[in-house]
Amino acid sequence: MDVARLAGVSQKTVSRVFNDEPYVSAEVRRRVLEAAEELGYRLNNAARALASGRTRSIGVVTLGTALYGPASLIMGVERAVRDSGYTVRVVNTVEGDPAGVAGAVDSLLDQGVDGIVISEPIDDGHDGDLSGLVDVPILVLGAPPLPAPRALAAGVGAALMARAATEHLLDLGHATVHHLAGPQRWYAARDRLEGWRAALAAHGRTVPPVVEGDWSAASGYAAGHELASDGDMTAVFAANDDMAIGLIRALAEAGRRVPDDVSVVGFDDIPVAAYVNPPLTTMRQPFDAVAQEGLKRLVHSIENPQADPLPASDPPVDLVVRASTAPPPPRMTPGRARRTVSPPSGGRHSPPPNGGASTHN
Amino acid sequence: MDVARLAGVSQKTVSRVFNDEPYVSAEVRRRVLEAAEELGYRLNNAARALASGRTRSIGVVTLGTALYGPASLIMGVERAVRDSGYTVRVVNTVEGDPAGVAGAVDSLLDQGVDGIVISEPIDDGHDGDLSGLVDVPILVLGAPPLPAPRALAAGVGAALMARAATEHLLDLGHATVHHLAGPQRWYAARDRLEGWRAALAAHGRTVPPVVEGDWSAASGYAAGHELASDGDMTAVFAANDDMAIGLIRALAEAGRRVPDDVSVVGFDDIPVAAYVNPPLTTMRQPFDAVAQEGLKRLVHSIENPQADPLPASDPPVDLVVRASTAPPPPRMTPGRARRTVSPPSGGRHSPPPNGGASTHN
DNA sequence: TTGAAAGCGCTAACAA
DNA sequence: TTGTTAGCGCTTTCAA
Repeated sequence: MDVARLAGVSQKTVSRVFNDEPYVSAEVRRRVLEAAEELGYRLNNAARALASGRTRSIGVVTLGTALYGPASLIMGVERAVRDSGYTVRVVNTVEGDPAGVAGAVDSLLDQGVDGIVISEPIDDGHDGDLSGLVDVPILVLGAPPLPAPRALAAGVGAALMARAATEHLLDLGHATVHHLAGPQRWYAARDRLEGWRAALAAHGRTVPPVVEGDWSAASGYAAGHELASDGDMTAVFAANDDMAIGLIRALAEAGRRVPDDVSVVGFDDIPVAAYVNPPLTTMRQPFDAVAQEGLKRLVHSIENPQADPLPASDPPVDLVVRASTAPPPPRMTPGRARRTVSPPSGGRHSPPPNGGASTHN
Repeated sequence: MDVARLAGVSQKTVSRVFNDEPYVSAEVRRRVLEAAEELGYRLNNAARALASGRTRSIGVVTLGTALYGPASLIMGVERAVRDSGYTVRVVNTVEGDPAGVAGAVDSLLDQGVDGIVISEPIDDGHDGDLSGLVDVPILVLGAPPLPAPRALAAGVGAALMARAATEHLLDLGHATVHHLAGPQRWYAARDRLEGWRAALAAHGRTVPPVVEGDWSAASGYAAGHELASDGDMTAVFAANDDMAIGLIRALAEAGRRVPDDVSVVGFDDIPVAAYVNPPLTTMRQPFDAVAQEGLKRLVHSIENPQADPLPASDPPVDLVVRASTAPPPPRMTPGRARRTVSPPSGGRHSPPPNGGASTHN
């Protein structure tokens, strides 16, 4: 190694300097650094990985989507990985891909990652056979741990958040709350459904039939037309903001005003949520907190193979109340009020002055 | 190597099999594959990289944001990289990070990538000194090529798209078009501004003062309140959809209806664009096409170091016309019509029946 | 069509 | 506090 020669030391000493190992005199360190600088030297990662058996990289498996939730989580994960001194390797899966998550994990293993993060997975029946292959720690975000020997999970508190969202509507006085669910292949969608159901059960309310969307505003729009025909419906908890926005549009077309006739709660707090019409009440997801906490536990497992994994903690609940929720309208007659064809009523150009106002809870 | 022993061949032959090199008899190939299977063998990437000097990986530098545009581009890039047989290493930069792009590139170089993709960069004055360091091909998406020896650029057609968006409004009969620009540190924002200006110039229209936002709906909302005071304004081209949505909300609060009083065009075609109120006319960005084409050229440069780089091509223009644009309102009096305090007029519950209808151009 | 030898640039283990 | 000796598991080069 040229740097060693130029600095007049052994190769191993150079290695020590670059790894911040102890037992290097300040003088020698200086000489080595100087020589390295002069030669434009940089550590060769491949050689390092080969000799040490560790790549200092963490693989990330994500569903290839620009959906706000998954994308935000991934940003958080990348930052957290880098803060831990690791590098990131990414593999996207495509929904419907037969190889799916298992294939992605396999390719990451090929690349020799020291640990794996799986984000926002869907349960398509293709995973589950990872038990034998995976010998590195593996963290699953927003789902139960995979059946692998060194599995961890984080961010499974979605049910709690969904429950809080539902209870916000019940607290406003709504008799019950409808649910516009996400695709049930997604763990996150199932968690939210479950939290909603739990809230209704805890308060002894009737459980209306569930309408399922696919996360998109388009599916929320379709669901909205379906739900609008139910004259008794006064409140909807949508499993994400995009669907809530589509839903609100369909309700408006059907002559049901939000929040006057129907209250709507979303989930995620996407950036435009405060600016749509009306501004959306929604559950804010603590993406960064989940990513950071999960990563801390993953890195701990990587670096302390023997020790017990660190315990998980529940993410905080953070409801942002805006203008899409209100008390239910007064009931007009004991029977079903026929308001499906209610004509457009009055002017509507003075929405509540709350562009970005938000209240936490 | 155990596989070699078990198959009764040399190490080199195993290598040949796994690299699909010629000159291996079918019989030998079969034996090797069989032995590998039995031993659960997988190629060690670190060793491979060390011996060959190539990592078969491409580094991606992105601004750490969940904005729809950048996030979509990155998904496209990941897919394109993988389709080319490379793996992906990601580094996010943080806006305001002093190290910035140069630091990210450096860290990627440390990791030994064979090529680099930089996406959606902002011009913060920190890059530019990469010329000496970077010896691998480097592709910049949505910006001029970096001053590096093997630099490429792709997706710089934003000005053309902005021009088309502006001309759509002029074609509808608007006297001129205002522009709600993105932050001018972003190349993309500057391109769009330039395209807008070019369209106005080509048609001999007056160029109104530019209002600058930061891509967020919040900034669009603020800009909307500012623009609403100009009674002559009848059309706005917003540099992205989020800002357009905030803008429309502010206009509504100021009593200016969209599209009756003011037409608005956005940029990106984010998923909710068809479902906000009113559905947004917007320029759709061909993220996948840009990513794929750019990557093809990058890989070509990696694998043919001597050859001339492949030429770039302009992305297609794809305007999605929805309900936020219409001809300007008839002018009421020769002077300035005092309509800033115009009261809410009539019912509004029957938006045009165009939930997702779109027209290409 | 196959194999032997050498070494990529580092770190582990031990010695001095 | 520093150095020596071996490899890590592949690919390269050359020879058979």
